[in-house]
Amino acid sequence: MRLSDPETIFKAFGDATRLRILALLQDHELCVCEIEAALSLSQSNASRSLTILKNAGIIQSRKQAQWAYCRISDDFSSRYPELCTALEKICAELPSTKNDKDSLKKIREIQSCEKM
Amino acid sequence: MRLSDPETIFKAFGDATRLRILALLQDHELCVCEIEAALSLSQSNASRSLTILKNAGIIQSRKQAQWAYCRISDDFSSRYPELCTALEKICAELPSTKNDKDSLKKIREIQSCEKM
DNA sequence: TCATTATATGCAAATATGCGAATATAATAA
DNA sequence: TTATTATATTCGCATATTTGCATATAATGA
Repeated sequence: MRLSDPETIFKAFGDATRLRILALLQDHELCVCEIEAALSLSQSNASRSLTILKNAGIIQSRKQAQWAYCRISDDFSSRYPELCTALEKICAELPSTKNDKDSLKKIREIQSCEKM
Repeated sequence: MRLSDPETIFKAFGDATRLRILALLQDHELCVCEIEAALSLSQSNASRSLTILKNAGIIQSRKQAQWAYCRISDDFSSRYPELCTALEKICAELPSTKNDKDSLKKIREIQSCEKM
């Protein structure tokens, strides 16, 4: 998905769920189902939130078998490196991030998508 | 106004009018009426857009006589320096910025608030 | 005092957004 | 093929946001 204008990018950032998703994606490429589980999101909410980030060009996804893996997009980080850095720091400092990362870690210990 | 959380700040950025205002405020402290005139905003739209930026803690204002002067807030730039830098660059690159700054320049040549 | 100017705000209509529930699609496995 | 799993999308509702218009407030100056 083509990188959007700043207004759209900021609008995509302006939501707690989407910021939590971006916080998890700072470290790893992640499968949709891992994000959904780690953040306790409904399936439709997870998918829709990711679609908004994807449409804004902030994340990119690749499909492998039945799984979709998402990560911060190369277009975004190369076009807006300063914003990307700012976002990284902001995400790290979100009150929700510590717990969310712990949840993610547990989920990945028990089961990874590839083994499901 | 107290600096808000990142979600609120990004939400405030997620609007074309507010980004245009921030683009003008990168260079100068400005009077509300200058912003209104330079961007051809309705009075209520200018006032309300500034209120949203103010409530998010992104800008601060001081009242002098009948005029209100706004600028990027110290709280914002010291708490989120990277974001502040990213914003500065993004604002400079907005397609609207060149014209808006020209308009502002003309307005300030003809009349400054202090002389009105 | 009253008139003027700058700014803020209440209200209402239009529009946008967020989210669950249901449904659709796509890939895999049996 | 059918069943299952992962993901995406559509629908509908509740809520939030945007914006103009009208009005209110506040400062100034005559």
